Amino acid sequence: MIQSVDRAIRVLTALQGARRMSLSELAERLELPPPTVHGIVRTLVAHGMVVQDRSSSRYQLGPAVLRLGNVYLDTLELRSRSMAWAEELGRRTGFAVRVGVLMAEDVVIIHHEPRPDGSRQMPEVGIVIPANASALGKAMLAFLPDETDVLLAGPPLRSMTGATVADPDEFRRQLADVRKTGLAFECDEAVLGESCVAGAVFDSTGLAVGAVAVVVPTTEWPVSDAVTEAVRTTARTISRELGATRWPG
Amino acid sequence: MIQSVDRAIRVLTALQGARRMSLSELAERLELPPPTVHGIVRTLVAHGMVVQDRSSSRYQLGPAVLRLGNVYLDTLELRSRSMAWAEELGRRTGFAVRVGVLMAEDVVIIHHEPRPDGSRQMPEVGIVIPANASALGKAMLAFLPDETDVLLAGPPLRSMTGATVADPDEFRRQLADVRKTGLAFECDEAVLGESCVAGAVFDSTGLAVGAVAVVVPTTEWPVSDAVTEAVRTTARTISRELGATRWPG
DNA sequence: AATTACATTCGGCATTGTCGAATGATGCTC
DNA sequence: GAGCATCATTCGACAATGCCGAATGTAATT
Repeated sequence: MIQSVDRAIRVLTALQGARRMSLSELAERLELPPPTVHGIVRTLVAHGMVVQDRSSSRYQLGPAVLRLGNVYLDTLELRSRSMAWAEELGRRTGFAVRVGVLMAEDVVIIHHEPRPDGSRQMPEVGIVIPANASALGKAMLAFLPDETDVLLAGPPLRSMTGATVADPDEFRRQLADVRKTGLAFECDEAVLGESCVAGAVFDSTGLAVGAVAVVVPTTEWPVSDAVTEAVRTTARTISRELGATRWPG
Repeated sequence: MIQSVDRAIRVLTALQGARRMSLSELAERLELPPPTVHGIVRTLVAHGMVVQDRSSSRYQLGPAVLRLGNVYLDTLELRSRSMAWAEELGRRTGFAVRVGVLMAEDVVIIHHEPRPDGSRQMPEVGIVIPANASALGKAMLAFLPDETDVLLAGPPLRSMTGATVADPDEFRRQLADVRKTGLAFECDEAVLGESCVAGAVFDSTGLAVGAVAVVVPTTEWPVSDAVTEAVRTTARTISRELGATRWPG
């Protein structure tokens, strides 16, 4: 691990959390002397990854990271293969649809199909949800190859709401269910009033590369069998497009 | 400029251009020995900025860059202030609306309001357009503080279509017009069949921090005075929200 | 005007990253 | 299926590089 590169990324991550930071705040956060941080930030600024507000002289993320994010989306085969099916899933069920991938212990949303009722909704692409508190996350965690309860090995499960599963044994049982059916559920665990049904998506190597979910207001929970069936069908179809030969169940 | 950080960003930039690259391709592109690149890439992978495809062992951008991009958007005051007004501009004119910021010699789109005719359109947030070939770019370049024809100092203007302004003198004249009126125009210069009217957006320090534009099919070009007026009003309104005290004209 | 807080520059020291050479992994050819 | 070729990855010695204490510049505050 190259020290300065690692530090540079930690600068970006810090700015990700705090939006705008002065040099000394950054230095304190990273536990490094200000001149050291300054050198790193200088380099990031030169490439547009970070910009410095002229009036306050504080730093924040720059437009270059947006361009990177956009290219990432274009690169993802999962995304391009999902889009049409996600739209259909939304139309058939009447719910918003999310597609996500796993990043360490979180899920990153790579596609978002708004509810087809015409209501104005924020795009959710790029947002991050703790994997343990989301159906999308559970769907992928259940199929991690390295028999992973990495999550369970580390610090206790992050709790988002009162409904977040906190007990490791309960969590393991849920994952076992997911492995059987291919479907994962979440009710109020990440956001109150929001529940999801998710299906894992596999690629040709048989790994879970992503997951697709419908987002359901908890007032309409539990959903009909038709909806869970639609999620299952969508997840299986996308998997097949990616070259997967098998799907659970 | 810290060497290894600079190199890491150049790795990301290379992956941005080529989507997927093997280590040796990367090394050749950066003109560095493979082990050097490997160390950098290793660090990027550890943070999810880059992922390695298991089957082909090639590298591509990772989900962490998407999250960064999303946070950047959230941070931007310009974006949050623009959204409502961009929507109104779209409704009133019937055209798609873009909001962009300057990044070196390019414009990065930070907000995109689709044409309100209900047709399905790709989101354009994060895409990059050469500043010299776009109305958005001209609107901002005209007000760069350091009397900048940085663009004109460097290599010749990048040409996107036959209509791209290539002559430096002509370009300077256009910028002078923009300084007078606050509005910039573009007809087929970036993409054939696509024309734009853009207005610069200023912040409280009087600097052009962005620009807003309507995107018009060239078949409907030139647009009516009502449309250019609407763009001007929108740009001025957003500027005022950002604390600007004056606007050209 | 004086003071404080902060960003930024400078330069010597030693830590750090660099890159040639060696090893391991994978896929291709005969 | 053995041998070969290509590419990713590891290792380690050297010295170039980046690190950070001290000094300076800058801007806001009293």
